[in-house]
Amino acid sequence: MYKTKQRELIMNYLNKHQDKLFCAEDISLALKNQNISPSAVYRNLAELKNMGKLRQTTQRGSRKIFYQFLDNNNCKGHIHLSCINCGHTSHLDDSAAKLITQKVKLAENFDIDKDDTVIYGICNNCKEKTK
Amino acid sequence: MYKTKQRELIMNYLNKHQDKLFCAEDISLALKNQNISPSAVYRNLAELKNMGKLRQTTQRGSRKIFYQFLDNNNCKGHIHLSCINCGHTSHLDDSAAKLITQKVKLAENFDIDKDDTVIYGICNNCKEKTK
DNA sequence: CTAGTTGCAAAGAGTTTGCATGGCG
DNA sequence: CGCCATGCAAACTCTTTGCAACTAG
Repeated sequence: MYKTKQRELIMNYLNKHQDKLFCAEDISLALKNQNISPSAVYRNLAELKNMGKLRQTTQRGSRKIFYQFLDNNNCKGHIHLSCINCGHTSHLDDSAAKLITQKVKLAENFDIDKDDTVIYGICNNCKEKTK
Repeated sequence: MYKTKQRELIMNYLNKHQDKLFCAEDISLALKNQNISPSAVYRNLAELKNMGKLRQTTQRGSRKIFYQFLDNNNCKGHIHLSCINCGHTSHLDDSAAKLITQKVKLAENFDIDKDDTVIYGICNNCKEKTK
């Protein structure tokens, strides 16, 4: 894996947006004055996903593919909370997750897949702002 | 709203698949010998969604738009459980939902949007089958 | 009769891919 | 120099739309 200017710019973007969902277009727009081609963005995202460094997801009402940067903070085994207002995405506290999976199993005999599940709503920050 | 042959076939499909997520292609395939055009399918689905009879959603790893038929059983205000194996989708029991929203609010000060949230995992039925 | 629906084909949005060029090591 | 990555444009997938023909009421 060569170190190219484009790759560095993308990694730089990812490091700055650890806790947000983003799509290919977000990166292209953010880096448009550095002129990166769309294909470079798509190819790098695909590669990072295969390496396990990105989690791929979708967003209601959009046809775009969204990603979340995983970096060192291991997202495996975590339920995610994603704000429908600002896009901020974080791990649900482990003990809360445990309680939820137990409750759903008890109520419906349904085994939650934590990696696939994203809970949508309004985050702490956005609630503060609209006060 | 006229009663056309195509509309009836689609409604018929929906009534038979109350508890599953489906996409436009699923309907086209199911009705391909009745030759319905893709545009009729897309237009009817869009119309039903606007009337509030379909819930629109996405599925991990697919770029297609998925729907769930709401019929009489009102889905508003319900968290959904969707099986990643068979596609079966149901309401989460109210008391479990209440407990979850309370717990997440307490743990993270995050207000769950029940209509947007779909919990993925393995349903009761599929667990029985693999036994 | 006339307004809503359909089918077709073309246009869109978002993503992927083939191929020649160019830059990293 | 060899290989990988890039840029461009074409291809692809899924969905939407314009328009003329059709059909339910």
